[in-house]
Amino acid sequence: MAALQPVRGTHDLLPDAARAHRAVEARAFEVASRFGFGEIMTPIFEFTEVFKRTLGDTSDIVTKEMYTFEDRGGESLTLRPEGTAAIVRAFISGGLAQQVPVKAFYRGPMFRYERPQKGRQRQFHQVGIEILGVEGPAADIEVIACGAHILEALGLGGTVTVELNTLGDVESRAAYRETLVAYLQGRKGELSEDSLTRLEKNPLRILDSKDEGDRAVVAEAPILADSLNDASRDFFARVQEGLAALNVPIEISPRLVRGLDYYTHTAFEFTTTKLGAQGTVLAGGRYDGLVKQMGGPPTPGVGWAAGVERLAMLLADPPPAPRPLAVIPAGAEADTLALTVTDRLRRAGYAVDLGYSGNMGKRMKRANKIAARAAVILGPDEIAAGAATVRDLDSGDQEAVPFDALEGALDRFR
RNA sequence: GCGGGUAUAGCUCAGUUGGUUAGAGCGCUUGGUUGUGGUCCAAGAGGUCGUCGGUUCAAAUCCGACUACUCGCCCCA
Repeated sequence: MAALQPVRGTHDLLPDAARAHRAVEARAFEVASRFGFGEIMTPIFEFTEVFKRTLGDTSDIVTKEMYTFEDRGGESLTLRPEGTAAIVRAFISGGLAQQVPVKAFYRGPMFRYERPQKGRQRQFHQVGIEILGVEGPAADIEVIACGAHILEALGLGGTVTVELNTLGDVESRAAYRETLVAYLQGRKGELSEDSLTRLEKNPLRILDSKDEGDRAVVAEAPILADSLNDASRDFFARVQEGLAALNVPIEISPRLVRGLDYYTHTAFEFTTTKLGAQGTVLAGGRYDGLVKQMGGPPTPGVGWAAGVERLAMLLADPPPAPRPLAVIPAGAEADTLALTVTDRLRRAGYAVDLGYSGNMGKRMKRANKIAARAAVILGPDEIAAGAATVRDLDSGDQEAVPFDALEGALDRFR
């Protein structure tokens, strides 16, 4: 067991797991398509600068979690740690500013050098959506509603809570930050070590702290809502009204803040209690300054990303493998016939298994093991009669079906 | 990056105070059944006890380091 292991924090997806994984992606894309999102596929690596500029120099992702390397030309490249930066880069490189609003869906692997835990890997997969170029709250509403639909489609409707907050526009956020820092400076002595670092790097994060001492300090801290200007307050109210009209149940969570620097206004998180410390299953927000910050035309944006592995773990009933037909030759004379019958049925759209060896008993066992719906038995008797014996493997009933009528007669086993 | 726990067959797990050839269930292979699967019965294959080192007459068992997994922190999907 020791010798040949996958790289730490990476995992193989064997057929059952792969099917669950693909099911999550497929459901997500299907629902997003109904909302009008089109898929954008970007490379899994970018110039390191792309992530440094978008995520902010102080974020943990940039300072300690990126897989960064030099290629042979001496360029610094980085395996993408998240999806938004690449989508925004593609938006700028591809001149999509001419076509706003742009509604993008993406999926695929992301890479972060972290200590693995349940629901946290070094290579993991996300699906995500972004709307670029819409200033009003209609986009926030649509994006959150889409996330809720997807989780519903996955059968997770009842198990996930939607937490919502606003960070306000740039002005409000800056004002609050100042008020908060002033307050926290006064009670510095009571803060945890982690929070003292946060005070320098990302003071809003302290609101989110799990440390008991921090929580006591935070409980008496000034509230962000009080620092909102009228425009921000109005924006937030309209987001809430829209979601209420759509019956998306939300919890206002005044201490919800997002880690990455580029967020403004709406912030949200879909969480479950079933995954331990990694309960966030889908999260995002609005990032009005990002496109401009990356060198594109000023363009507002809003979106989210969801963790495919986390969602797959929650799937109540993982998708079953498809049930095939089993073609079973009895005796060597039937081999060629079995081959051609199998081929015909496959061309007609059936999933068909034709074993490679073994007598009839063994082949029946295999048919049973792969959960075949029916066995199509071909032997000397069948060849003589010009009709296959078709056995329903659930009921055990058998009937004779003329060779040339097989395609139509097997429809109920499809 | 920090702190705790765990590591025995493909999987889930037993294994006494250190003692001879390390077990069970499931799964797998074969046979009972050379034209009929599931159930049942029987037999069989499969283990350098995570790796390396130490203590001991003797280590799966005690000690150390490493590796992986896992829980929490940080951070985040």
